[in-house]
Amino acid sequence: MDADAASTPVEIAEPEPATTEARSAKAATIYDVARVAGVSHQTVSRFIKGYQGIRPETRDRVVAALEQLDYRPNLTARSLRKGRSHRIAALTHEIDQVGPSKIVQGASVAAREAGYLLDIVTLDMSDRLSIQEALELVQQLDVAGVLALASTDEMAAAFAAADFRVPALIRAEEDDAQHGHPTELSTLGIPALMSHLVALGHERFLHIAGPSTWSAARNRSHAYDMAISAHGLVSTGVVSGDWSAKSGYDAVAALPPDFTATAVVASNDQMALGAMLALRDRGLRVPDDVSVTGVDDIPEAAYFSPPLTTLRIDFDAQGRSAVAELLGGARAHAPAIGSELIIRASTGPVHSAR
Amino acid sequence: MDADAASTPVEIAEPEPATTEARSAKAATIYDVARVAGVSHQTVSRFIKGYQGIRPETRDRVVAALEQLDYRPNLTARSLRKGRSHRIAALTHEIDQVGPSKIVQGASVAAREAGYLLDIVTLDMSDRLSIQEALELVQQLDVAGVLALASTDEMAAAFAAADFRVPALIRAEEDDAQHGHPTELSTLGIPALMSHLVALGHERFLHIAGPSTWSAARNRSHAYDMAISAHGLVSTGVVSGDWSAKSGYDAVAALPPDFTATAVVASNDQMALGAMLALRDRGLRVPDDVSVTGVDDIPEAAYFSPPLTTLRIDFDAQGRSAVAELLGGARAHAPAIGSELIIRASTGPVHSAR
DNA sequence: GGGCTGAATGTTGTCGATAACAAGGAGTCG
DNA sequence: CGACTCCTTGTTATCGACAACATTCAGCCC
Repeated sequence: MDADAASTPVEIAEPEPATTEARSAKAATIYDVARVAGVSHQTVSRFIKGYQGIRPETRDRVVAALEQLDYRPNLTARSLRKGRSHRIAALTHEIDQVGPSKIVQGASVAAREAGYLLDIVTLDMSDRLSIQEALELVQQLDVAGVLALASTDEMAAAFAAADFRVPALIRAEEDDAQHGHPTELSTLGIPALMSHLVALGHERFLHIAGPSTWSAARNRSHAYDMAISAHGLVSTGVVSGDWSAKSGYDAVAALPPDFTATAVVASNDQMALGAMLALRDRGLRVPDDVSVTGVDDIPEAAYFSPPLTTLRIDFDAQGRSAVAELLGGARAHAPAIGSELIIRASTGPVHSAR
Repeated sequence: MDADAASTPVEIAEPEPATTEARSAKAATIYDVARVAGVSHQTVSRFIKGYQGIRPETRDRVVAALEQLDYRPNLTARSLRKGRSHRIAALTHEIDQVGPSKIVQGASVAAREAGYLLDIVTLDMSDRLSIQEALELVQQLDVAGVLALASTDEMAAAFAAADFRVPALIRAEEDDAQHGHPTELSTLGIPALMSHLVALGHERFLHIAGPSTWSAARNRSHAYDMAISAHGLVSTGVVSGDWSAKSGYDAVAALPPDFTATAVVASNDQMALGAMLALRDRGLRVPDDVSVTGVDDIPEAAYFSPPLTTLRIDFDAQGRSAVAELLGGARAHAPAIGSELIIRASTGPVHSAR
């Protein structure tokens, strides 16, 4: 009956969003389906849940009605009644970097496989206010969980202070420095990376670190320090960048003219890229005069000039495991996701002193 | 009364998700608040909506109760009642590329400003099955709108076939080829890019296109063709890549030894990067022997060796405008978002014939 | 054949919020 | 001083689904 109204050709009063031939009517509910099928709404509900004890004849009527009305369950109503939602809030750093965005992607896929959707909230992970706003928002969202896909001190503090009523997980590797042994994935590979450089004859190093408020940056730097002392090497300096290629460039450009490092170890590929260009601009060749390494192995790294030696991080797996841990309560500390040393042309043997 | 049951200290049977000191209790509802304040739930609701006609004394009690219980509205219930949700589904291509991820970021911010959240669904935009699944999922989600943040033929087809009950927008520039004049942002800059190369004396070009099922790729290629004929130039070939650096490398590596192009115009920065490395591997110098250009201006482009001449695309604005258009019904065709020619060292004057 | 059992289906209540309507109380006026 | 406002607050219905309980009806037993 009501359906008739919808099928009469009325002219659209409100401007039809020209974007797409949207809605054909309002969505059908189980009550609509029940009416069409001549059964009670509960029978429909039972069918949808997969309940077996429905007489074939009844079932057929329901199926037909379902089909006819193109019924789609209303997840909002279901969530309300069931008291659990199908969304996970993912707080992520502004994703102009490959790492974070791949993590998001992995998390998104894993979430979907588990029947959840990812609500993305991008923010500046080092801006306290921005974090505060985001958490405020997230808390009214009745999400099934909250995931912080990167860890800064500010974020960790905000998480600790927040009173989540749902599981919350910050993908924060604990600080290695506090625990004495590496827990973080990327860290695990740094020793291998350093050994590779040592094997090439390098003894004097420069480290371009990430922002010190990022736990990942701290861990990598810590691993660098450990390797330096373990091999009895010389660290000619540690400069902090902000993960960007520009900061890598600036770090090297600011070095004194007579710096003596023969290997530059950057905490990510972008900074390594910037460093390589700065070296070149200073008239130094990579790897003949100076070797450079990164971390992440972004897809472009293999095509830098020269191709970059780096540690491959499986971001996708990180995103997936974060979701799994959050949902599964799989508190078993994040399954160690290995990193892999990828040797390319940006590292080479030490030549005679410059 | 029932509340008493909840307040008795029972031991938790189910394992407490160790991930975080989660929930302090179940969230308070307006009924809880009303009980504490000694008013009806409707009064609480009124206060929350900002209704003014509440006696100051009553108001104070409500405020106190709200505070005490740390009340947060349940958006799910609100959505159910109001019949509209606060989420937008964003379908995006696997975001290992900078462009898409920045678009997502812009969209996310814009959505949040408008009181919405972005539900991210990542998928392979050229995999029909994957698209189908995603749309299926999205349709039960009762989102306020559906946004496709990239446009492929497959996606466009799926969108056309889908029977959305909510506004849906595919960030699909129409094909310029069909409309005769450029509608897409990036396209607008290609003429400028080509003119720049022409001014440097280039006459023989190679184009590395994106996948032909992507409308953006087609538009850029079309603009390239137009420029070629407009200036009376020679296109020595058009090769299709898949947006990746690898495909750019392969495209150039596969050229015959005697190719004569002096300028390579790639449809994005990654492919340009790959092309530059391949040229170098063939013993050619950039830009002395061959000039190379990209499109996008990813943050790394300025630090390639050599820094890349490219078209800067404002992805952030694209994401924002997509959301605005979707929500506002602002059908006014996407506000032209300009692109800007960024000239760097990867382009230079043509030297004497090789 | 009355009463029992169990299978199939229907009725009513609930989740947490908003909306519509109802009602109690103070102030005004004839 | 009773009727009539208006202002404030309370009561009931509703969104769409799921859950608990209630009912109908057929088959079976003694």
